[in-house]
Parts: sequence; structure tokens; C-alpha cells
Amino acid sequence: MEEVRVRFAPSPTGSLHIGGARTALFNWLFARKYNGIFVLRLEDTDLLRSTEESSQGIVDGLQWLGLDWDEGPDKGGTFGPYRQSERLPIYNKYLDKLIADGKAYYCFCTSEELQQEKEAARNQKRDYKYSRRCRDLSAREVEERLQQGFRPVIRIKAPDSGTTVVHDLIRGDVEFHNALLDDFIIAKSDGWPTYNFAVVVDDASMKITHVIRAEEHLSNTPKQLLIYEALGLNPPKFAHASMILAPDRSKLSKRHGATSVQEFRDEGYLPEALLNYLALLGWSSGEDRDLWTLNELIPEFSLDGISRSPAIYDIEKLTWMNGHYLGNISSERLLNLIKDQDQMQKYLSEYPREYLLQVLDLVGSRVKTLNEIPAAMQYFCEDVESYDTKGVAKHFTKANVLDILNTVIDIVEKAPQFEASVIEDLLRQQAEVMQLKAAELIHPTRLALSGRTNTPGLFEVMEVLGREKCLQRLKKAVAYIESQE
RNA sequence: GGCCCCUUGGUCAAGCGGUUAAGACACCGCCCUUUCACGGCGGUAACGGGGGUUCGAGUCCCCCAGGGGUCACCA
Repeated sequence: MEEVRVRFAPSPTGSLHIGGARTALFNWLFARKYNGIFVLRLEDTDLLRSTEESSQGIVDGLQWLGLDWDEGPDKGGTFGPYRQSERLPIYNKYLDKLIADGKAYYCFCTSEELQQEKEAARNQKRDYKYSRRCRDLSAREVEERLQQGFRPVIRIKAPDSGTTVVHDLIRGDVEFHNALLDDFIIAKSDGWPTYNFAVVVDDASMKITHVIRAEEHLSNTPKQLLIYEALGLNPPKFAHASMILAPDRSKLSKRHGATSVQEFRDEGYLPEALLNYLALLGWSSGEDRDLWTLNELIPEFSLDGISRSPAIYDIEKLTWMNGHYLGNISSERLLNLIKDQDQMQKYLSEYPREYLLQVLDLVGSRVKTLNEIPAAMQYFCEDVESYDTKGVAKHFTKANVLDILNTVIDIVEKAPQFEASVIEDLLRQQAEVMQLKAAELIHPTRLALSGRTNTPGLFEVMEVLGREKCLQRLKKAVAYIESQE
């Protein structure tokens, strides 16, 4: 079998959109599954919008996700260059061939003239199609105008009858009427190719075998097929996945919150969670299963698992997945992931790494995003300055609360080893002696130590906090309660 | 507006002519439990509408409606 070669060809817009990320993921999985080649190509012929930073945003996003490419702008490869802005000579070669073959022609119509044609069409309520005014200019006329310094565009000669069929691997055969096509522009007056022409030349010259992309490109495909034909080239196979929509069913945009992978990263999501979530958005293995690692997806991935209907993304499920992954990673890695947050910088400078790792061990598994971690760590790293109001009402107002806290103080002082299991045993025994439920000791203690009503398991918290801090906070709580009376 | 694609619970989605129409997230109960989270158990909730074809239709065909995409010297 012919080697599989797929590509991800984004235009550099500064960041990697999650729709693009999913397209990249599907291509990557397909390449890996068939031991093929995944190429990254930057479609930066729109000189105005393309900058070095904007391509870096794409590259960063892919790298963060862990989707590596085999050929690309930074890596090179046998079919480079991999940014369109460096491929002008290649486009020109194909353009010249088309002109020479009489399959495309120079068009000198000005945008004003075109504007008039469009208006006329609108007035007559018919669809606009270029009038083909320049289609039959003689060689001499063309030469003259070129001499005069006119900068023409190049248009392809489109058929006006018949149909073009896209054999889509996901949707089956999709038929388009050629009569709807016009002699569309394939090269701009500045000499650069337009999108439809550039993709074709690039995909063909890079020997792409499967074009896996989003549905927005389906309607463009007949045009591309026309170009393949004019060029005498074999088209690749096409697979058009549906789009990712916002919760209100409209196209995803800024107003819907995070839409780029870097935004998700900044909001505390893990790459494996985002990847897992994206894989399930518009694709299904058919298996009853939600959690997948990248590597597990490779053998399972298949084009016919891609769905035809658009998928609305649901941040709740992503968040759930993120929580799942967060609960399973090592505290070493956790610390590494959050070490650049301001709050963490501070903690890192004040506490030994070992201590923070212990704290993360307790806290990491009950949080949904990375960004919630500093707040969850707070009472481990800062003094308790206030107590949860409801908690006070509930646990600090009982008649015997001072007794209880003093008893706990006693335990803390006397525990032979300051370990969770030891403390727990002592406390439970003591509760029995006092004929109280353990919970009656636990709640006020938790509030005294953390200022909160909910924390990780109290005895683990105590162990990590250490004897001294526990004592100090317990005494502080006693003083607080006494001052309230 | 023309053309194209799509339509199973709120969301993702299984299903590929015969099922009590899976599962996950979210939501609601209950259990576990020192709180929270986790986990376990259970529950609410769906085939857009109308015609066909067929013994039988979520599954096939047609129409309608709705949603999305596309029609640039953007990609």
C-alpha cells in the first residue's frame, strides 16, 4: 500500500483554535495509525495577517498538545518548503503551465468593473458569475497590457455544465453542479496564488494522500477538483469532518469564552484532557468508553468513526475529564505545571519543595483545574486569619467546644509520632472516652486548622501541617472562641 | 438568496430493518464517609414534522422545517 501522507495546514492566526486542534489530532492519529507521515504546512499567503508570532502560536499549541509532525517549517522534509510564503516559484511553475495549456488566463478587469458586474447581477436578481470578459483576449492584447504595466489576476477556465462529484470518505459522494462555478481567480494581481490554488499545488506536490479537514471546506472541494483536473493531477482522498459549534449552535468565537488551546492551557486544563475531550467531539470508536490516552487512540482511530453532524462543545465534560486526569498525575508533575503561577512562586520561595509536594498530594485530586490549586493550598501555606462563618455557627458555638479543642491540643502534644494513623487512633479513642462521636471532635478541629469546613481528610491534613502548626492554630482558635464569649 | 452538509435526551454519543433505544457529562435521590471530592447504586430525560417502502423503520426513499457551511484579488 502507498504510504499515507496527511497534513495539517492552518493559516497562522496567532493561536491554535480548538477546531484546528481537533483537525490536527484526527490527522495525527490517522498518520500514526498507518505509520504514515504527518506534515505541518503554514498557509501564510495572506501577507497582511501572517507574522512570525502568529505562526509561533500554532506551533506552540501543537507542541503543548504533544502532536508532533514529521515534516514542517522548522523540520524541513523532502517536499518543502513548508510555508506557502516560500513557495512562490512552485506556484508560478504550475500557473505558467496552466496558461500555456490554455486552461487559465490573465484577467485585467479592475475591481471597479467587477463591482459593477456584481451589482448588475444583484439588480437582476441572478447569481453573480464573472462575465469571462478577459477569457478570449488574444496573445497580443495580453502582451500589450502587460507592457503597459497592468497587473492582471489569473482565472481558471471553469466548465459550465456537468457535475463534479466529491467522493468523501465520511459523507459519501457529494455532487455539485458545474454551472454554479465561475472562472474564479487562482492568482492575485500581486502574483500570489489564492487559497484554492495553493492548497491543490501544495497537497499534490507534497504527495498528500488523504485530506482530512473540517466541513467548511466541503463546498470548496469542487473548485479544487477542477484545478487538479486542469493540472492533470490525481486528487487525494477527502474526508470532511463536521464543525465544532458553540453552546448556542453558532460558530465558535471569542464571546463564547475560551476557543484556543492556549486559553484552555491558561485556564488550567491539561493537554491530555483537552486531547481526550477533542477526540470524542465528533468521533467515536463505537466502544462504550470515554477515557483515552493519545496512544490508546491510535489503533482505534478510524475515519468512519467520524460523525457527520456538528458537535457542540460542552465545557462541563471537559472539566470533568480534566479533574479525572488531575487526580491521577504525580505531585511532582503538578508542581511543575503550576510553578509559574504568582501564588506558587511565593510558596516556592517560602516552603521546601517536599512540603509543597505533600500538600499537592492531598489537594490535587479534588480539584478540577490547575488554577484552583493555589486557593486549595492556602491554609497550608498561610496563617488562618478567619473562620468560615457558617462553620463558626455550627462548630464553634457548642457548649463543649473549648473542652474539645483542648482535648485535641492534648492529643497533638502527646502523639508519639505525628502521623495521620496515630493521630486518628488517639482521637477516636478519646472521643469514645468522652462519649462523643468522632465527628464532634473532627469538625471543630478542621475549622480551627484550616478556617474551612471542607478540606482533605483531617488526619492527613494534620500530618502535613505538622505538630507545631496544629498546636498554634488550635490555641489560636481557643483564644478566638473565648474572645467571642 | 443559490448550492452543499447535517438532524437520537440539555450536551457528547452507541445504534447500521426486529433492542425494555446503550454509555458518559450535567441534574436529582440514596449509599460510603470526619467535611469536600472520589467511588457505588438508582432516577428524570431522546429518535424534528409529514408522507411513503416493508410483515416490521431511529435505521431505506421523498417532501417540509430547523441548524450549519459555502458562494472574496481571506485562508
